[in-house]
Amino acid sequence: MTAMYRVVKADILDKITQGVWAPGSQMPNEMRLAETYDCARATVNRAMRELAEEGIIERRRKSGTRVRMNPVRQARFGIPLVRKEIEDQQAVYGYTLINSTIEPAPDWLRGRLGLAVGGLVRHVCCMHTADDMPFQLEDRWISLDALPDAETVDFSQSGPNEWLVTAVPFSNAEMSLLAVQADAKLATLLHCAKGDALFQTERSTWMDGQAITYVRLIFRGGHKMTTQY
Amino acid sequence: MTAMYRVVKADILDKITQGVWAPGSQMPNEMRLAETYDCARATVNRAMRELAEEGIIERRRKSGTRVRMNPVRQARFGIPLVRKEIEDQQAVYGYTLINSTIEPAPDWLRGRLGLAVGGLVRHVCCMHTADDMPFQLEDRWISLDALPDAETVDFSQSGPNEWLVTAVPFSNAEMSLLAVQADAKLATLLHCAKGDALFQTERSTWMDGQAITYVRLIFRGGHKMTTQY
DNA sequence: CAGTGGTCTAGACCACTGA
DNA sequence: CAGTGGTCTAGACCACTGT
Repeated sequence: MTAMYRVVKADILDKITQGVWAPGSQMPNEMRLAETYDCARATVNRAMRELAEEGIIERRRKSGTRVRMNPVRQARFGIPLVRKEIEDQQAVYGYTLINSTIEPAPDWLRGRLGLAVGGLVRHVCCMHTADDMPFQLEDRWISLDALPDAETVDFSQSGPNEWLVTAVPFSNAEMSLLAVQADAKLATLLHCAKGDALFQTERSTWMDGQAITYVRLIFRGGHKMTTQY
Repeated sequence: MTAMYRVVKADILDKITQGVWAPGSQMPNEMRLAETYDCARATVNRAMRELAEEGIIERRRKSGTRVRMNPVRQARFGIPLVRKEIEDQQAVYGYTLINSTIEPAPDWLRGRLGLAVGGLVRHVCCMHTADDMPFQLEDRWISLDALPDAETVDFSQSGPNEWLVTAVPFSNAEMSLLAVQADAKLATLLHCAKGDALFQTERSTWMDGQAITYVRLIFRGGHKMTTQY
């Protein structure tokens, strides 16, 4: 009932953690392991492929498979829609539009996204609340070159986030996480003290190499982003 | 030369982004797609399986495969060793031990890690520098119940990080990212102003359900953690 | 019950790469 | 050149689950 490739994978991982196959050492090849576990090579292959993807082992043709010296540690973070994140906390989601303008892309934004000179962007600033308390401030710029429709969308009732996921369901992005200090304006908007440390994410998004949007999400004080791996 | 399953995967993704298969809609089953692409079902299966892992589609037996309504966005962050992170920036890595003690685990730590009452921990505080400038402050607690060897290891020349990766090569962890305000002590250690917003990570690590270590990493001002996805 | 994905197999050919 | 992993196939059985 437990899939064979899982058994093989678990046993290999076990041999590694128990030190039977030390970091840097060579492991048996697929054919030999298939004999050991009395299964097809494809089954061993799947187990090993997954371990390689997870950064535990390193595979090369001809030279074979080795246990990684410094296992590549990586963590996956889910990127939820704010609405969902808030509702998952059993809180009531709320939305307020603060500001919306059409303007030429400022230089710093053109640099980040690689926009053409004179390109127009829709700049939207809005607040997402949880139980009527500020939760996340969204400061977003959308390229009208890439998404002309964005010029006329109504963001007074729901955020650009929700519109974008339907308009541009799939894209590539670069995300940064950092800490910022609350200035007077942020302190007022997020109901915190001036100077408080706030968690911020920045994200630039492209589709087919064309810049779509840049967004800053600033969370209320004390926010943590958590994951397990 | 390009693997067939990659071609299939790319084409399916294309059909989704182009709207041929809209979010929420049903996709053809594996057999049908195998005929379409004139390949084996296993090949289609691999393409679809990867798309499912990436959160693009959703698969269920009997009811088939659908495009996800709200594609699960997720980002992977690599977790490098500090030394490597600094050297990758062409800077010279340096290490200084600030403090090291053996003490009973404080209550908050016992709570986080689920340690037994009276359990001893090794508490190490140290600084990682880049070109002799503070880069990352490491505040770490290691459970001596889990790792008795940690009591006598010499951390004056290299950090607990480097020792742990060899002593406990594989483990599970929970990581949080947040922003903290520099107090007087942090300001001195990290050469920043009191009140500055600093980026901090917290990580609890277990192996076979047994708590190993808890660590806080506080970065110098302006640090960003970046990834692409 | 029946349709769909999940897994496995035995065998094959190929691409890459170290010796 | 030869060994190893990468991929593919045709077919099979099975587990799950909607109807």
